[in-house]
Amino acid sequence: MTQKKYHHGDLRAAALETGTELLKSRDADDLGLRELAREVGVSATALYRHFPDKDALLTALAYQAAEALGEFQKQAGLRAGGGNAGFAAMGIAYVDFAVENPALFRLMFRKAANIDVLSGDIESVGSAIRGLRETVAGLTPATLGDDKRKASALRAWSLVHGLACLILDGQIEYDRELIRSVVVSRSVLSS
Amino acid sequence: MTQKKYHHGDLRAAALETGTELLKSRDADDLGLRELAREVGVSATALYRHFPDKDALLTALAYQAAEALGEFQKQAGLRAGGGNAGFAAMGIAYVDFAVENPALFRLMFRKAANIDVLSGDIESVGSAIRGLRETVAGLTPATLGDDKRKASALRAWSLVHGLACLILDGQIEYDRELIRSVVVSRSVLSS
DNA sequence: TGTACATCAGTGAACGCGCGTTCACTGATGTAC
DNA sequence: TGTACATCAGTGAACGCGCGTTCACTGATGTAC
Repeated sequence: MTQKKYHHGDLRAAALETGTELLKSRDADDLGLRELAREVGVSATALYRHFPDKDALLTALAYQAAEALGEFQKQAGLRAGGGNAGFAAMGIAYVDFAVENPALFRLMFRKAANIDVLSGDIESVGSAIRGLRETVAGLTPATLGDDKRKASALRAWSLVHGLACLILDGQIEYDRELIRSVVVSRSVLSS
Repeated sequence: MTQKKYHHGDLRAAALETGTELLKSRDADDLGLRELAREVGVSATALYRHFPDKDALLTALAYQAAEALGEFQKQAGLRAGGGNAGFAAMGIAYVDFAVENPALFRLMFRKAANIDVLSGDIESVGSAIRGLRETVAGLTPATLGDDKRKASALRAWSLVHGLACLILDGQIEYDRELIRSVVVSRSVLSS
């Protein structure tokens, strides 16, 4: 990666941008605060003007990723025109996002507890992580009892999350058609 | 954790045992080779008589965990008496194992590539990771086409894997009944 | 039975490393009068 | 317009840390004759 020339501007934004970029090629565990600063073109200590510590920086990255995932899913759902097709598209988008941003996807869930603490309101992070949950719940047949709806929603989320994780860990190959056939099935909505 | 008194015996086995124990309370990333040696009661360098490097040690731990998961699942399946009930029991066992051994479960999949390389034969590690896959495939209705059977098997695996990961990341609470209701459903076997 | 030798699982000191974080600082920018 | 002062985003040096790994070594055990 080429050295960034940070001159004058929003260092916080630059750090998050560079961090996101670095996480395309390495796991979050292997990302150092000093390394990030070096890459941004700034002293390591400068980052402490914008983040209390490394953990806060990583959490901010995770937060940003969560929002991106939420937006990505939403767009996919809209593009597919809502309904069952939109629902399936959102599931596939979930997997696609994970495949394209493995380190961010993992980091997101590793820091999920922090994020929830940071953002009090429902709109912010929930939009990503809780988005699927709620969308799924909404699409679940209202004729079912509460327990069954809950199980149904959870099943859908687990399904795409499991697919994503297994692909990231190299357990299964990324095969868009296979994923589609797994996600698109009445079983997801049936009880 | 109390300091182990390693006197004379199989240091390799002692290291793996202690490592497994340490991983009950910390993630694999936070487990140092020196720390493990300290805990076993041996010099750090002694471990190099038994493992070429730290990665090999971790891979050995993962390998052992994979075997344990395989055995755990098998027992659960047998106890439930095979068939659909046994199938469900194996799924639940998969989640239970993950919940009880979070760090080992994660490590297993992080090192899965290494393991596959190490063990050429199908029986060893495949017994754990591929076990579910094959069992599921076996239980899948033979009347379906190959593609549908594949998707069905993958769906079952993704389901329990997703459940496990979401619970480990604190996204959903561990609720045995909820898990049962998610895992036990015709949808898993239907297309 | 005794001696010479090889083997090998262990030791402790030392290496270089990059890390997160703290510290006192500088120098540009804005503001009050 | 000019001067005095506060603010604050940045700097570079330094801290202590635990790490993985290498090295030359010791000392017990087993084996050959």
